[in-house]
Amino acid sequence: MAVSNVRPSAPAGEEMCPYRLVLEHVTSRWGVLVLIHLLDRPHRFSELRRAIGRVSEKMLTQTLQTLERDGLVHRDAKPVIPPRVDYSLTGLGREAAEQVSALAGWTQERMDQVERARAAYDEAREPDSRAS
Amino acid sequence: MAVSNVRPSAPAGEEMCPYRLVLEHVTSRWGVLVLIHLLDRPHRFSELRRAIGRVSEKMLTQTLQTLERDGLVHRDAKPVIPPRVDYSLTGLGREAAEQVSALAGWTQERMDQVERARAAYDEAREPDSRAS
DNA sequence: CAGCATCCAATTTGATACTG
DNA sequence: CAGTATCAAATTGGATGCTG
Repeated sequence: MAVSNVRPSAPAGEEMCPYRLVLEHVTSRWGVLVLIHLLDRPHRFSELRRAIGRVSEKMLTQTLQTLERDGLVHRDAKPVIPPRVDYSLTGLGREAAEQVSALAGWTQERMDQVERARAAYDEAREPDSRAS
Repeated sequence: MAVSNVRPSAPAGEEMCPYRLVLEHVTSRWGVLVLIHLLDRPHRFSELRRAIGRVSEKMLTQTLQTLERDGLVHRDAKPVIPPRVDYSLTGLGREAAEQVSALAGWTQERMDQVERARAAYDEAREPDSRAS
């Protein structure tokens, strides 16, 4: 039944540059997080789940499958009982993950600038302060 | 009424590292495209709409407002009739846009690798070919 | 433990109509 | 043209229950 998109609203039936699709997989909410965590080290399914926090297993599975299909993530299922599956980055995936990780890092570094901007933005339209 | 999230499912009420939120704005479907196009040059509202293609004006507006609030996009509304509004990147926005753009570029360059990976992935589970 | 399938609620998205 | 408000449709996301 072919898992396909990780992020919403692919207007079903509409065409779209294929690269935008991959970009969306990579930048998808969970895709970003998965890549970042795998950049650190390989993770088992449940490790990833815990590391990311608040991901339904459904979404994590879907994200992993999409990234695997795109050749960014490697899935290593050991035929043991109980099952053990390790996920890691492929060479391609590492390249993507590094960029995504850099972007995430940048975001964290700039957070205070962003918050200042927000404060200014919000204040500018809530003419509710300066009484009298 | 406070415009806030550009990408779905912020489980309403649940807390989340603030930086992840900004990251999501930046990597959101339309956020990515807006940043990339503005990196090229400032655009008017409708120019952006056409440049991106298939964006409802509602989504574009929302995305722009979110990015503006985060201090990434600058909105310059000229008080003329008919209205003319130019959107451009702020210094902060340019930094973000450059990284996003790099990621997009990378994606395009690697598309064939991705497609090969997909082909392999798909073939591996559609034991429907090799008849005999 | 991993992960698939289904049902269902919560959200997002896009069309449309309307204002300045 | 730019932007807002509203409404219906389409998707996501998550909870469950069930395999191996």
